[in-house]
Amino acid sequence: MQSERVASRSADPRDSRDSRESRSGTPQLDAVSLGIIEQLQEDGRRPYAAIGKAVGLSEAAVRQRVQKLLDQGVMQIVAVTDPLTVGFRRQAMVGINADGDLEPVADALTAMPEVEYVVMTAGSFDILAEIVCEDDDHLLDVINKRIRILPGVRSTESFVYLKLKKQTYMWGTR
Amino acid sequence: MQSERVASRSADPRDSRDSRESRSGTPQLDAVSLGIIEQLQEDGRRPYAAIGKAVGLSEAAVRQRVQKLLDQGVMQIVAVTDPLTVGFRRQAMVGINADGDLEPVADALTAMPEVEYVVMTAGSFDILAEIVCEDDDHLLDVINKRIRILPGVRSTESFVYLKLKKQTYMWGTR
DNA sequence: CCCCAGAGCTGCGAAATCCGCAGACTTCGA
DNA sequence: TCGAAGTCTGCGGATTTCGCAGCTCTGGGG
Repeated sequence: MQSERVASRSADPRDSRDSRESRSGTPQLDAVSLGIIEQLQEDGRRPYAAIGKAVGLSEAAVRQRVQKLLDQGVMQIVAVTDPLTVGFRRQAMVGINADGDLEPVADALTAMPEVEYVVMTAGSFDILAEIVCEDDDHLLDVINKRIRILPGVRSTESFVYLKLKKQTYMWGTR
Repeated sequence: MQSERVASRSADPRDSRDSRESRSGTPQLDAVSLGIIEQLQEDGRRPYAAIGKAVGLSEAAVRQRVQKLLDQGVMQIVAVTDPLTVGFRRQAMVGINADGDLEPVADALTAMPEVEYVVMTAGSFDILAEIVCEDDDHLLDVINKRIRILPGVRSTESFVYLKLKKQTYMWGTR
């Protein structure tokens, strides 16, 4: 990868090659793949031909790229909902502090179905985890009986959701 | 094949009517619609016929239900990615405390493109906001020049993301 | 009690989309 | 220089989507 030069001009597919790997192992995306992702962020069911027209590629090429992005795990095409409308009445963000290696704690959280989101952070919490539950009892149970007893966990602080104001999936679309 | 009568026991569409409204104005979902959502949470591009086979409905009926769910805003079908792989290198959760009515603050946050997620909470923060930025400068700018100057905002605390461990969209699928 | 309007489902052709594949081009390294 | 790998395009055939007409059930008026 001697010539870095991501997008020398704009949308010529030949200019912007895909599939180089950064040192973290995550694939480097070119402008065209980014464009495809943007299209699918607006509408996950948009036909390949329409996407192709938007990014300047044939239908088949778009299809191949999308399949590759899905296989690589770069993106996923899914239905998302407001949990409240599908019967989950209690949500909370939980800040966690722990001793020693955080990875096992994070992994344990990741394994819990009620945990929707796990991120390791810098700041006064080591880990933030978002929890989706059916009711208060369920939430209490998860926090007290499943999270606080994890080895290494020193303390937790909960932020119960009162109102979800915004939830977007428009990364790269601005 | 007129005597299809797929599953007379549990999944008969007539048993579980849709479109009742709870007092909050959010539509009440029945078991069949929930099933459709689950199918689309596994694969947002799954064909209507396959979904129909899974939930016991014709292709056309699934199509109508999906369209209605989208129109009502109950769900959206979109591509989701890890922001890090699409060029946003800095993310943070910001806890905010404010005086007086929180709605205007939340609305102002909602209007910012860098803000991905806004939720009003109970606990030691009034509002949690997730921010997606391209780099540290950008992040600093958003927090200091755009958030902290909002009228009413008393203090903020930032949690810079080090590693995203989990991110699912499987509500209702467990 | 009858009738009508509304909601939802089914079935069915026509149109559009998806899919697999072969051929061509480019890059990269032996 | 040649071959392997990676992509793109174009093209039929298989699938899927789409729009519509018809049917059933429900819930009011009159």
